[in-house]
Amino acid sequence: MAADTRRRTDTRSEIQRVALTRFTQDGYDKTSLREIAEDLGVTKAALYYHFRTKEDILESLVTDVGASIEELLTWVQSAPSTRERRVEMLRRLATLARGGVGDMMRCVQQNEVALAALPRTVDLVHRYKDDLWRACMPPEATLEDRLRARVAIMTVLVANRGTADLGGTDDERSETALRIASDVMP
Amino acid sequence: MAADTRRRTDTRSEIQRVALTRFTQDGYDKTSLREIAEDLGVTKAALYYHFRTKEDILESLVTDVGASIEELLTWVQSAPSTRERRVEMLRRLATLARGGVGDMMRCVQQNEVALAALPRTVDLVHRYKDDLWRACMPPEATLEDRLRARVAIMTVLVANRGTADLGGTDDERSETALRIASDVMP
DNA sequence: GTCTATACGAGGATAGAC
DNA sequence: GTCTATCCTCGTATAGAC
Repeated sequence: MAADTRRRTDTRSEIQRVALTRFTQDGYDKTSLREIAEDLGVTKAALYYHFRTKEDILESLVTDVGASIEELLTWVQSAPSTRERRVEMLRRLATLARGGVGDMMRCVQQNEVALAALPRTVDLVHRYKDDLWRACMPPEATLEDRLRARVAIMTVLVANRGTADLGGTDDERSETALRIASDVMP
Repeated sequence: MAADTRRRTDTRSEIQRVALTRFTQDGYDKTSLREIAEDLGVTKAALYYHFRTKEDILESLVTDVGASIEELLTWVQSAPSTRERRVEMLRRLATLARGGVGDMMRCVQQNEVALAALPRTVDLVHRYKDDLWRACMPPEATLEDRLRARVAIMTVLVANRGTADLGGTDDERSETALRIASDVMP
């Protein structure tokens, strides 16, 4: 329990932790590397040992979210899309948003514009927002069906961010949003 | 019709025009003043004659949108809120989004995060997104009613941006979104 | 009244010493 | 694995030409 050989330099994950908070709170562009470095008690250049660019820090967060979405996507595509399965997809998405990757999802949503400028992650973000409804909508679906699917997904996600002023607990808002989304989903 | 005394130095509105395009396309933070200046064939410093800061350029765009929303808000508050009036509000909002201020609304939505950092405009943006539903929802409305109102407004606005991949013409998408939004609105 | 020239501090980024 | 020194571009600001 005394001094051990355990390296305490998980600097990389420390950087991710601080960046996640800052990026979500102040936005990606308004967060400077100097701030992140000072929060950790290191210099700017130290960050550049662990990440090639500032964008890479954001990208590393997106990748983690992408993995979860990827799982969900695989499940969606594992069987023909029925209304029951589409509603179940919304439920699983809501669970993700409230779980461990919820913070990262908030960060990604908050910094959508910044993400669009990152060539490597732009595909992931598309998966994250587009492929979900694309996977559950047949090509011959009407425009209204497609728009409804998108609004439904958006409803679940928006409950995860920026609706605290509506009152109720996080869980209440999440449940309510899920109910509305299921109602909208074709 | 020949040469007249009309000053062709509407540089101020030219700056706004170019900035509107750039801010919407590349995002506020990724757009540099040098780019805007070069597009217009002037120097950076010239921009500073017409606008005190870069933020002021964005703010000038927001203010124009704010005026339109303000009108709509006044109408909403001019009579007790019935469902018919709430649906009519959505219709008017959709009309705004397709009309002359549509481009500015897209720009404002795109740069929501950047806007949040501008002290003077943060109130306007809140009006723009929050006060609309607040004005049409009685305080004793249920959480679901309030969330539904917000989703309805969001649906109309989102049709104005980033749904081109769903197919159909702009008008078709706008009409369809309005139908869905009316359906969701309590 | 409108713009150019020029400079300053802060930001992201790189090279290389330790 | 961490830091110093350095570079370029950015937003900002001012002095002064026309």
